[in-house]
Amino acid sequence: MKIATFNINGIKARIEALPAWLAQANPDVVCLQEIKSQDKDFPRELFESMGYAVETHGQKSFNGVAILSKLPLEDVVRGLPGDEADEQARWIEAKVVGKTAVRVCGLYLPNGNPVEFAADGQPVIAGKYGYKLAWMARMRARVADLLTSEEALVFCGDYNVIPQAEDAAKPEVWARDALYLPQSREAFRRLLNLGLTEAFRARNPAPGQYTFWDYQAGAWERNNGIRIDHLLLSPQAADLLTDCQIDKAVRGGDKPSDHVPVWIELDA
DNA sequence: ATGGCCGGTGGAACCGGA
Repeated sequence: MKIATFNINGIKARIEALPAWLAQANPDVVCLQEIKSQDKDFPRELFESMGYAVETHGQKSFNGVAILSKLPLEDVVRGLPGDEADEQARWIEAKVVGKTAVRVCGLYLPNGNPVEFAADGQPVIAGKYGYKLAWMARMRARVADLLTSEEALVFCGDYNVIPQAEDAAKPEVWARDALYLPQSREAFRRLLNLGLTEAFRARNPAPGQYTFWDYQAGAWERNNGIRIDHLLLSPQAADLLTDCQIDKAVRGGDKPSDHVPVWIELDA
Protein backbone atom coordinates (compact mmCIF):
# COMPACT_ATOMS: atom_id res chain seq x y z
CA MET A 1 0.00 0.00 0.00
CA LYS A 2 1.50 3.29 -1.14
CA ILE A 3 0.54 6.24 1.10
CA ALA A 4 1.56 9.80 0.25
CA THR A 5 1.34 13.26 1.78
CA PHE A 6 1.26 16.39 -0.39
CA ASN A 7 0.72 20.03 0.56
CA ILE A 8 -0.77 21.23 -2.73
CA ASN A 9 -1.12 24.95 -1.84
CA GLY A 10 -4.59 25.35 -3.32
CA ILE A 11 -6.66 22.77 -5.22
CA LYS A 12 -7.71 25.26 -7.89
CA ALA A 13 -4.10 26.20 -8.59
CA ARG A 14 -3.09 22.52 -8.73
CA ILE A 15 -6.01 21.32 -10.87
CA GLU A 16 -3.59 20.05 -13.55
CA ALA A 17 -0.41 19.26 -11.60
CA LEU A 18 -2.14 17.08 -8.98
CA PRO A 19 -3.89 14.68 -11.41
CA ALA A 20 -0.66 14.50 -13.43
CA TRP A 21 1.29 13.42 -10.35
CA LEU A 22 -1.42 10.93 -9.32
CA ALA A 23 -1.32 9.32 -12.75
CA GLN A 24 2.46 9.02 -12.64
CA ALA A 25 2.97 8.03 -8.96
CA ASN A 26 -0.22 5.97 -8.60
CA PRO A 27 -0.51 6.13 -4.79
CA ASP A 28 -3.25 4.11 -3.10
CA VAL A 29 -3.85 6.81 -0.50
CA VAL A 30 -2.99 10.53 -0.53
CA CYS A 31 -3.37 13.04 2.27
CA LEU A 32 -3.66 16.57 0.90
CA GLN A 33 -3.05 19.77 2.82
CA GLU A 34 -3.91 23.39 2.06
CA ILE A 35 -6.74 22.54 -0.31
CA LYS A 36 -7.90 26.15 0.35
CA SER A 37 -11.44 25.16 -0.56
CA GLN A 38 -14.77 24.53 1.02
CA ASP A 39 -16.04 20.94 0.82
CA LYS A 40 -18.74 21.91 -1.70
CA ASP A 41 -16.18 23.47 -4.05
CA PHE A 42 -13.66 20.58 -4.00
CA PRO A 43 -13.54 18.93 -7.46
CA ARG A 44 -14.30 15.47 -6.11
CA GLU A 45 -15.63 14.09 -9.41
CA LEU A 46 -12.25 14.63 -11.04
CA PHE A 47 -10.59 12.30 -8.53
CA GLU A 48 -13.50 9.86 -8.38
CA SER A 49 -13.11 9.47 -12.15
CA MET A 50 -9.49 8.41 -11.44
CA GLY A 51 -10.69 5.72 -9.05
CA TYR A 52 -10.34 7.53 -5.72
CA ALA A 53 -12.75 7.79 -2.84
CA VAL A 54 -12.69 11.42 -1.62
CA GLU A 55 -13.11 12.75 1.93
CA THR A 56 -12.56 16.45 2.60
CA HIS A 57 -12.42 18.76 5.58
CA GLY A 58 -12.20 22.22 4.10
CA GLN A 59 -12.93 25.86 4.84
CA LYS A 60 -13.03 29.07 2.86
CA SER A 61 -9.71 30.55 1.66
CA PHE A 62 -7.20 28.86 3.94
CA ASN A 63 -6.06 25.53 5.36
CA GLY A 64 -8.20 22.51 4.49
CA VAL A 65 -7.24 18.82 4.31
CA ALA A 66 -8.44 15.82 2.33
CA ILE A 67 -7.88 12.09 1.87
CA LEU A 68 -8.02 10.39 -1.52
CA SER A 69 -8.02 6.59 -1.52
CA LYS A 70 -8.33 3.80 -4.05
CA LEU A 71 -9.41 1.54 -1.20
CA PRO A 72 -12.64 2.15 0.74
CA LEU A 73 -12.56 4.69 3.57
CA GLU A 74 -14.49 4.17 6.80
CA ASP A 75 -14.89 5.86 10.17
CA VAL A 76 -13.94 9.36 9.00
CA VAL A 77 -13.06 11.94 11.70
CA ARG A 78 -12.94 15.64 10.76
CA GLY A 79 -11.10 18.10 12.99
CA LEU A 80 -8.52 17.50 15.71
CA PRO A 81 -10.29 16.59 18.97
CA GLY A 82 -9.65 18.60 22.12
CA ASP A 83 -10.85 22.14 21.34
CA GLU A 84 -14.41 22.70 20.20
CA ALA A 85 -13.65 26.40 19.60
CA ASP A 86 -10.93 25.68 17.02
CA GLU A 87 -12.44 26.33 13.59
CA GLN A 88 -9.31 25.79 11.50
CA ALA A 89 -9.57 22.77 9.18
CA ARG A 90 -6.25 21.02 9.78
CA TRP A 91 -7.00 17.37 10.62
CA ILE A 92 -8.79 14.44 8.98
CA GLU A 93 -8.54 10.74 9.63
CA ALA A 94 -10.05 7.61 8.14
CA LYS A 95 -9.62 3.86 8.21
CA VAL A 96 -8.34 2.48 4.90
CA VAL A 97 -9.88 -0.93 4.36
CA GLY A 98 -7.39 -3.16 2.56
CA LYS A 99 -5.69 -6.52 3.17
CA THR A 100 -4.55 -4.97 6.44
CA ALA A 101 -6.58 -2.07 7.86
CA VAL A 102 -4.58 1.14 8.28
CA ARG A 103 -5.83 4.28 10.01
CA VAL A 104 -4.51 7.30 8.12
CA CYS A 105 -4.46 10.74 9.76
CA GLY A 106 -3.77 13.73 7.53
CA LEU A 107 -2.64 16.93 9.24
CA TYR A 108 -1.69 20.51 8.48
CA LEU A 109 0.14 21.65 11.60
CA PRO A 110 0.05 25.43 12.25
CA ASN A 111 2.99 27.49 11.00
CA GLY A 112 3.29 29.49 14.23
CA ASN A 113 4.93 32.63 12.84
CA PRO A 114 5.47 35.38 13.70
CA VAL A 115 7.06 34.64 17.08
CA GLU A 116 7.45 37.39 19.68
CA PHE A 117 10.56 37.25 21.87
CA ALA A 118 10.87 38.43 25.48
CA ALA A 119 13.77 40.50 26.80
CA ASP A 120 15.54 37.32 27.95
CA GLY A 121 15.52 36.04 24.38
CA GLN A 122 12.93 33.35 24.99
CA PRO A 123 9.94 33.02 22.65
CA VAL A 124 6.64 34.21 24.06
CA ILE A 125 4.20 31.30 24.07
CA ALA A 126 1.15 33.23 22.88
CA GLY A 127 -0.62 34.24 19.71
CA LYS A 128 0.14 32.17 16.63
CA TYR A 129 3.09 30.43 18.28
CA GLY A 130 0.97 29.57 21.30
CA TYR A 131 -1.64 28.11 18.96
CA LYS A 132 1.01 25.97 17.26
CA LEU A 133 2.33 24.49 20.51
CA ALA A 134 -1.18 23.97 21.90
CA TRP A 135 -2.16 22.23 18.66
CA MET A 136 0.88 19.94 18.98
CA ALA A 137 -0.13 19.07 22.56
CA ARG A 138 -3.65 18.27 21.35
CA MET A 139 -2.23 16.12 18.57
CA ARG A 140 -0.08 14.26 21.08
CA ALA A 141 -3.19 13.47 23.13
CA ARG A 142 -5.00 12.23 20.03
CA VAL A 143 -2.03 10.08 18.99
CA ALA A 144 -1.77 8.60 22.49
CA ASP A 145 -5.47 7.80 22.40
CA LEU A 146 -5.26 6.09 19.01
CA LEU A 147 -2.16 4.11 20.02
CA THR A 148 -4.21 2.24 22.61
CA SER A 149 -6.07 0.58 19.73
CA GLU A 150 -2.87 -1.14 18.57
CA GLU A 151 -3.92 -0.72 14.92
CA ALA A 152 -1.53 0.30 12.17
CA LEU A 153 -1.50 4.12 12.20
CA VAL A 154 0.00 6.64 9.80
CA PHE A 155 0.17 10.33 10.77
CA CYS A 156 1.19 12.25 7.69
CA GLY A 157 1.19 15.81 6.54
CA ASP A 158 2.80 19.21 6.69
CA TYR A 159 4.18 19.38 10.24
CA ASN A 160 5.77 22.81 9.80
CA VAL A 161 8.68 21.51 11.90
CA ILE A 162 12.30 21.18 10.78
CA PRO A 163 13.36 18.30 13.05
CA GLN A 164 17.14 18.74 12.92
CA ALA A 165 19.85 20.98 11.44
CA GLU A 166 20.50 18.53 8.60
CA ASP A 167 16.90 19.06 7.48
CA ALA A 168 17.60 22.65 6.33
CA ALA A 169 20.04 23.98 3.76
CA LYS A 170 20.72 27.01 5.98
CA PRO A 171 19.70 26.07 9.53
CA GLU A 172 21.19 29.25 11.01
CA VAL A 173 18.60 31.48 9.32
CA TRP A 174 15.78 29.52 10.97
CA ALA A 175 17.08 29.95 14.53
CA ARG A 176 14.27 32.30 15.62
CA ASP A 177 11.59 30.82 13.38
CA ALA A 178 8.56 28.87 14.65
CA LEU A 179 9.53 25.96 12.37
CA TYR A 180 12.87 25.43 14.11
CA LEU A 181 12.68 26.88 17.62
CA PRO A 182 13.77 24.40 20.34
CA GLN A 183 10.22 24.33 21.72
CA SER A 184 8.85 23.28 18.30
CA ARG A 185 11.43 20.55 17.82
CA GLU A 186 10.92 19.32 21.37
CA ALA A 187 7.17 19.01 20.79
CA PHE A 188 7.93 17.02 17.61
CA ARG A 189 10.26 14.72 19.56
CA ARG A 190 7.56 14.27 22.18
CA LEU A 191 5.31 12.89 19.43
CA LEU A 192 8.04 10.49 18.32
CA ASN A 193 8.67 9.48 21.93
CA LEU A 194 5.16 8.06 22.15
CA GLY A 195 6.66 5.26 20.08
CA LEU A 196 6.27 6.56 16.53
CA THR A 197 8.76 6.05 13.72
CA GLU A 198 9.61 8.92 11.37
CA ALA A 199 9.49 7.02 8.10
CA PHE A 200 11.87 9.08 5.99
CA ARG A 201 14.68 9.12 8.54
CA ALA A 202 14.19 5.45 9.26
CA ARG A 203 15.15 4.67 5.67
CA ASN A 204 17.25 7.64 4.45
CA PRO A 205 20.11 8.76 6.70
CA ALA A 206 21.64 11.30 4.30
CA PRO A 207 21.33 15.00 5.22
CA GLY A 208 20.16 17.70 2.81
CA GLN A 209 16.90 16.16 1.65
CA TYR A 210 14.02 18.58 1.52
CA THR A 211 10.27 18.72 0.90
CA PHE A 212 9.74 22.50 0.61
CA TRP A 213 11.42 25.23 -1.40
CA ASP A 214 10.09 28.78 -1.15
CA TYR A 215 8.81 30.44 -4.30
CA GLN A 216 11.01 33.46 -3.51
CA ALA A 217 14.65 34.30 -4.15
CA GLY A 218 15.40 31.31 -6.34
CA ALA A 219 15.17 28.90 -3.42
CA TRP A 220 14.53 25.91 -5.71
CA GLU A 221 17.33 26.76 -8.13
CA ARG A 222 19.72 27.12 -5.18
CA ASN A 223 18.36 24.02 -3.41
CA ASN A 224 17.63 26.23 -0.41
CA GLY A 225 15.04 23.90 1.07
CA ILE A 226 13.70 22.48 4.31
CA ARG A 227 12.23 19.11 5.30
CA ILE A 228 8.89 19.73 7.02
CA ASP A 229 6.51 17.14 5.49
CA HIS A 230 6.64 13.92 7.47
CA LEU A 231 5.04 10.49 7.90
CA LEU A 232 5.01 9.12 11.46
CA LEU A 233 4.15 5.46 11.96
CA SER A 234 2.82 3.47 14.89
CA PRO A 235 4.82 0.33 15.73
CA GLN A 236 2.31 -1.84 13.85
CA ALA A 237 2.71 0.35 10.74
CA ALA A 238 6.49 0.64 11.10
CA ASP A 239 6.72 -3.15 10.99
CA LEU A 240 5.20 -2.99 7.48
CA LEU A 241 7.44 -0.18 6.13
CA THR A 242 9.45 -1.12 3.04
CA ASP A 243 10.23 2.26 1.44
CA CYS A 244 9.96 6.03 1.84
CA GLN A 245 10.81 8.60 -0.81
CA ILE A 246 10.50 12.30 -1.59
CA ASP A 247 9.18 13.06 -5.09
CA LYS A 248 11.59 15.98 -5.49
CA ALA A 249 11.19 16.28 -9.26
CA VAL A 250 7.61 17.49 -8.83
CA ARG A 251 9.00 20.87 -7.66
CA GLY A 252 10.54 21.39 -11.10
CA GLY A 253 7.30 20.68 -12.98
CA ASP A 254 4.71 23.04 -14.45
CA LYS A 255 2.99 25.37 -11.98
CA PRO A 256 4.26 23.47 -8.93
CA SER A 257 3.27 23.71 -5.29
CA ASP A 258 6.07 24.94 -3.02
CA HIS A 259 5.92 21.49 -1.32
CA VAL A 260 6.53 18.12 -2.97
CA PRO A 261 4.94 14.72 -2.22
CA VAL A 262 6.49 12.29 0.25
CA TRP A 263 5.36 8.67 0.22
CA ILE A 264 5.78 5.37 1.98
CA GLU A 265 5.26 1.80 0.85
CA LEU A 266 3.70 -0.52 3.41
CA ASP A 267 3.54 -4.30 3.05
CA ALA A 268 -0.18 -4.13 3.74
C1' DA B 1 14.10 33.84 4.79
C1' DT B 2 15.12 36.97 0.25
C1' DG B 3 16.51 41.10 -4.64
C1' DG B 4 13.54 38.07 -7.23
C1' DC B 5 6.70 34.62 -5.07
C1' DC B 6 2.33 32.66 -4.99
C1' DG B 7 -2.78 31.79 -3.97
C1' DG B 8 -7.27 33.47 -2.56
C1' DT B 9 -10.44 37.14 -2.28
C1' DG B 10 -12.90 40.14 -4.87
C1' DG B 11 -12.63 43.01 -8.28
C1' DA B 12 -7.65 46.77 -5.68
C1' DA B 13 -4.72 45.91 -2.58
C1' DC B 14 -4.01 42.86 1.20
C1' DC B 15 -3.56 38.80 4.04
C1' DG B 16 -1.28 34.42 4.81
C1' DG B 17 2.24 31.38 3.92
C1' DA B 18 7.30 29.23 5.39
